[in-house]
Amino acid sequence: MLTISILVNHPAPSFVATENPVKDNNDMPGHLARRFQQIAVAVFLAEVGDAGFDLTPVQYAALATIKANPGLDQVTLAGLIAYDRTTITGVVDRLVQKGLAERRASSRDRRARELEITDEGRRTLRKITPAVESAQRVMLRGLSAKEGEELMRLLRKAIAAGNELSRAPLRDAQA
Amino acid sequence: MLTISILVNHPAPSFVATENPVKDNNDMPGHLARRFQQIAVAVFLAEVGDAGFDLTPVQYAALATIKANPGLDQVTLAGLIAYDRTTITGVVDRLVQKGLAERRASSRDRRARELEITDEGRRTLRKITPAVESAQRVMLRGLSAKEGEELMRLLRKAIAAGNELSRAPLRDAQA
DNA sequence: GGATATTGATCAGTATGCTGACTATCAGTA
DNA sequence: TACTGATAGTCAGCATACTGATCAATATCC
Repeated sequence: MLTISILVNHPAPSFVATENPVKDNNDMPGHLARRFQQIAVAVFLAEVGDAGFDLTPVQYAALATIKANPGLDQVTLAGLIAYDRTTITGVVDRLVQKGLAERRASSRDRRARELEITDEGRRTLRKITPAVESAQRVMLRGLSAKEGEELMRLLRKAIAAGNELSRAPLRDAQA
Repeated sequence: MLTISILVNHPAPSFVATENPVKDNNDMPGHLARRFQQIAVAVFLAEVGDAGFDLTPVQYAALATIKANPGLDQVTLAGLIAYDRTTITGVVDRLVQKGLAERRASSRDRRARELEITDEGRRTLRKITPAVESAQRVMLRGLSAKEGEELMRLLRKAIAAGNELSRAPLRDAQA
């Protein structure tokens, strides 16, 4: 009786399981990694967008790394931020297209391209920094300062141990 | 003198910055999130692939959730695992194409599709579970059991606080 | 009961990420 | 020096993710 009346008023949560036959998502580090990343990207884009800029987290990291290492080639850039080398092509394409970076043929190695930040890129980086830093705070807003530090420490440790497990491990600039 | 000889013997790390003008990547939770996610996906695919299956983390989570909630619609599925509703279309497409799930028109709401796992899907889930669990261990292999627990706790806490900040927040099955 | 708002699903377009292949070039060696 | 292997960059193809739009169907409100 009661059940029937509930079904009429709140049409059928009948498919909702009360128990999970598999481990709960919240106990799976892989799922938590995906969720946190998803939120981190959304927060970054929102903060940076609010500041009036159109730059993705990936493009930001690439641009900042080009600025810090003028003249580096694309493989080195990829290694410094752990991007796949096939991904970096498109990212640099877009930075160049936006006028934030330049891609020149290398004089030392005709296979390689030397990357350089433009004045416009430098200006953008400078003006965007507060939004980027704000984003980092927002994505940790549920944690105390101490917890945020601990989260970063554990992530760093797990990442270091797993560095070689992805196709695009972090690499030093120097071989 | 020493500097010069080093430069001669190890040709030109000239573009490598000694100091970073921006915050180091390793202090950016967004960067760490991306790296950890990258490793987590690679580990999942490797473990599951070694076990002889061709299923992505996303497809696995969707399939497990369909099994746990037979007959659910795509929006509910998306909410339960925090996927964007435009993403779920393609994911379900591939599960259906692989014969692991079925998509039927709903009788209660002609806009909606009811999702069901197939016997093949059930078999796959059962056989794949050890590899999935192994993957979760591997991606935390740099951490002690206690540290792994703490990492998950902090991720859960940060995610809960940021849930509404992404386009695809986690939702209960029941509105 | 009819206008209005909302919702489920899909689509086009863009941006990561990856696999695997390919070209051009470079480096080391027999 | 010719051969071999490695390397820098790119491409095609596939799978997430997202923005913003559209269509059909349902809910809601007056």
